[in-house]
Amino acid sequence: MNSATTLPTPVHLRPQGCTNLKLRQLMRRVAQHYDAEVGKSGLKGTQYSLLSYVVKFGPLRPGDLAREMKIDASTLTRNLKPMVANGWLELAPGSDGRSRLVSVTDAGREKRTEAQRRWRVAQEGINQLLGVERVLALHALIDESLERLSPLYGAEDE
Amino acid sequence: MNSATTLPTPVHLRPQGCTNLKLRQLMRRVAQHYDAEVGKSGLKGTQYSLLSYVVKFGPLRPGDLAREMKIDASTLTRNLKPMVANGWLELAPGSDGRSRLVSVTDAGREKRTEAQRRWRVAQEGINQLLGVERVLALHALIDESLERLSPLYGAEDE
DNA sequence: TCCTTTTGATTGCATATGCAACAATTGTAG
DNA sequence: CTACAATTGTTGCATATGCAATCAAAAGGA
Repeated sequence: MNSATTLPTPVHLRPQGCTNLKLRQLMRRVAQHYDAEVGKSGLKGTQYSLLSYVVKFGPLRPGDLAREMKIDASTLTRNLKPMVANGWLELAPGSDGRSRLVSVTDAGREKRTEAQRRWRVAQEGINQLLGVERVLALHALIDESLERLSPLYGAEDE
Repeated sequence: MNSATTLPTPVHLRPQGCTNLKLRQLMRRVAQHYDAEVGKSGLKGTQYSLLSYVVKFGPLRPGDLAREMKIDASTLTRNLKPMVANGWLELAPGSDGRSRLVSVTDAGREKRTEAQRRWRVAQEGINQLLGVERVLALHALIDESLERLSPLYGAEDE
């Protein structure tokens, strides 16, 4: 019989280190890798993602885009600025008096195609460096984790 | 015989989606989770990490700290500011005329202890939400990935 | 219709992030 | 000893990030 009513978690089942820290560190390194390649097109990795979302889902409202991208609406508002300033995205008045519509311009579509080539190189570089199986496992794990965390922050369905 | 000299990669071995994007999305969600809890102590998750590093390795030079944390030296310079302003860290002149020494103050040590309790809650929350096995697998994957990416950016040894 | 609530987006504030350029210092070859 | 190189931090610049507060417009209810 144990002195406690609950057994202590076995050591091998207790995660060491901080998930937050580890994720940040890896994210930074990975971002650097992508930026080095995608940057040649004049886009940051984050901007390439944003552009891709609009190409894929646009035209759509900022709020919906933010939810899709899993970023705060206020973050999106700001991230749109350089994209609009560079003529890659457009912000038009929406059907509603309050809402707007984000859409990609022709220049944006072109830029995206160019950047996509760079992205592919970067992605293949990652596949090479980490090994395809590892990348696949990582993606799967991230997807599963996102599913389990998303409901907490207003992402009702998708 | 094939028309090409190299066989195309089988579909099931070709990672779908962007590792960079996925990592960023998960990182943001996870950061929110930690910030919600650790924030109660007045520290951001990132600041808690920084403080922890100095407690563990300090006093040490900014450059060494940055390398250890895998962040850019210039980022560290700025991240130190609020920590010093709040009296949790100190920046003293180093042995060398150019270098400095980062060390934790008594208040910093206290704050760290307090924040550590919050951190533990947050980490256990993650373990619960994702499942311990998943967290363990994620940590392992991240560690392996960092090892394979780190040599590229001047992290000679550790 | 008037009042209240809800919705959609932006702004203020603070921090995080990295590259390139710079400044200050130290080390070194001649 | 001196001109040049390497080391160590910091600033300029641009972007990324989210929370709380705010503003504007639409929707709902009495």
